[in-house]
Amino acid sequence: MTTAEPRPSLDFVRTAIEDDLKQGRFPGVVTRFPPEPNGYLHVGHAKSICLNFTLAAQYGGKCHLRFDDTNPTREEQRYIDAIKEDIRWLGFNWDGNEFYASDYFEQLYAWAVQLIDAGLAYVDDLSLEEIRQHRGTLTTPGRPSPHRDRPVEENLDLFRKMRDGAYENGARVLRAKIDMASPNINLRDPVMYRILKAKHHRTGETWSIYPMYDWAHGQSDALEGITHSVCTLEFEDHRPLYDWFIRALAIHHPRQIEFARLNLSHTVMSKRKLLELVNENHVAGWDDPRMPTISAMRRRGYPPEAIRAFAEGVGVTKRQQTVSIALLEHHVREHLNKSSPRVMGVIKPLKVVIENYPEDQTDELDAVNNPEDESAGTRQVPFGREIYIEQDDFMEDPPRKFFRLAPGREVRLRYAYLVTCTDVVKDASGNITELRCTYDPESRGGNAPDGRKVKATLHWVSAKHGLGAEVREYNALFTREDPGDVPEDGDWRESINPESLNVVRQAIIEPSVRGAAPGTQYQFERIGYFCVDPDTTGDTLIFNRTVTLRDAWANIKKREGNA
RNA sequence: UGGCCCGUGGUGUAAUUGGCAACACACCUGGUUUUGGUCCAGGCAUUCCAAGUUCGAGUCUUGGCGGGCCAGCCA
Repeated sequence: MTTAEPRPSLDFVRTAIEDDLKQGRFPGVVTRFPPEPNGYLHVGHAKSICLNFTLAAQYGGKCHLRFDDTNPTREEQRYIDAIKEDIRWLGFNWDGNEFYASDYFEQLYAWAVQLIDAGLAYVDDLSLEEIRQHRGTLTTPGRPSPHRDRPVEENLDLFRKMRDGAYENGARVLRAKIDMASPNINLRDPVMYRILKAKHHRTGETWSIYPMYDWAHGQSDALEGITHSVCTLEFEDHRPLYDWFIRALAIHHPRQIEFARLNLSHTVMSKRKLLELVNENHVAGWDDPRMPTISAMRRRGYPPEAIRAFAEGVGVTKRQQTVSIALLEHHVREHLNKSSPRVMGVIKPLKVVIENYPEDQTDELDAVNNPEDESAGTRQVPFGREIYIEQDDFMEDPPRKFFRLAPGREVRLRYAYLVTCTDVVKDASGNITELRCTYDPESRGGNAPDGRKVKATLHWVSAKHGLGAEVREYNALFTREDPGDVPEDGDWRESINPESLNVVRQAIIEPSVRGAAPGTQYQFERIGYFCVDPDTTGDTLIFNRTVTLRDAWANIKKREGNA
């Protein structure tokens, strides 16, 4: 039956594309992802990558990867390599459609000459400061440069010499001749070329002039036969210029469509700020798991599927959006819940001696590897007289809603036995150093023959068999939801979270994880998802906490605490 | 007395030609549970304001108000 299915609604970009296809404006769909290789990709880019690649796939077209490398002073090969790795890891493939704006420099130059010939561009000798002054302000029109009506021949000659390196940096520029009084500042004779005697990572020293973004981007789109040039909102004002250049050249005319960039709560997304975080050592590098970069998320253990689901989930609109980091974490948990094997690990160990358990005895207990995936099977976990449990799982004087271990109380050790706390051992200053318990030998596996119930099940690790590990617990990088929303003349850095990283060196994990390779993911039962960090060397495993499990008890504590 | 864009729960996204404001996250209740996880059930909005058109407005009109972007030889 093909009855009226509630058709999935189209976002405005897809609506525009389908409209174009229907009208016959374009025969198919070709999109592009155009990063500048001057930094690492972040989740905001992931949204754009997912959009452009899925758009192409959805409409049977293709998506190009094009490096917008028009500013040799900031771009580097290492960024190109990192960007490609990130896109591949996210799960997208540009099928050999890898392009560089720098490949079009010669064509761009020829087109610039064409515009000069047509009287639509001129060489300006004004200094940077003079150009700024002539540009006017947001509310007042600009004034024409004295060189605006230079003869075509002179422009041609000067432009040629600019290319030949006859002038110093900043001495002259090539400008489009449009309208110095336009209310859109981008149309007030925008600069097309500047003199930049710098070594380009691909073209070397063959050029001493480089095209500006506005002059390079649309033309690159046209050369590649892009149909839909999807970019972010801040380029909306540039669209009239994009269209002007294309029309002046009478070349293939892609449609530029602008959507709202992604903002994530409790982090920053601007390349400048991310660079500062790295350079000022607020984080350990671009792939520090606290960063919102793709490489950081990979290292932290976020599955690419989760990032893609998130990117699709936030939607495509024109309103400015700040998505809660909680939504990203939701997708991460959703994926990891199904894919991660369970294991027991104690982050902050508290020693427990089971007094009625034989000294040298060891039990091997059956444990389920993943309750969400039966095919994951089971494993054996060793148990002994001395074990560790989580410090947070014991309270000497528990509040009402705490139903874990406490003096005189019985709880279950997961997959093992029911134990009852009989004594609390403290050091000279009153800190709890050890718990004494008794176990019920009849409860092997976790159930008592008499059917009595306990309110809590705790994870644990055998003291004799457990593996020492370092655990890196990550929290939000910023305490403020929008770090950019700084009061007065404050510094955005002031809300950097001093507790964004907490390193625990004395964690103890069950022996089954021995030898796990970097990147291996686990769920530490009742705590969260963790993955082996590449810093791991030799015997000591280093784990990154990818994300915690949802924690109802934490919410209760927070509420009661505030009450 | 510049131009362009945008206003739907705490957050993000929906709502056929105007026709009962839907979904997800978060939060709250309760149920199941050998993870306080997962899962299941339920709760949580007079659509920025005002006036108008209409039997009927989140959708249309007008006027306000609020937010974002733009004055790089950055992208």
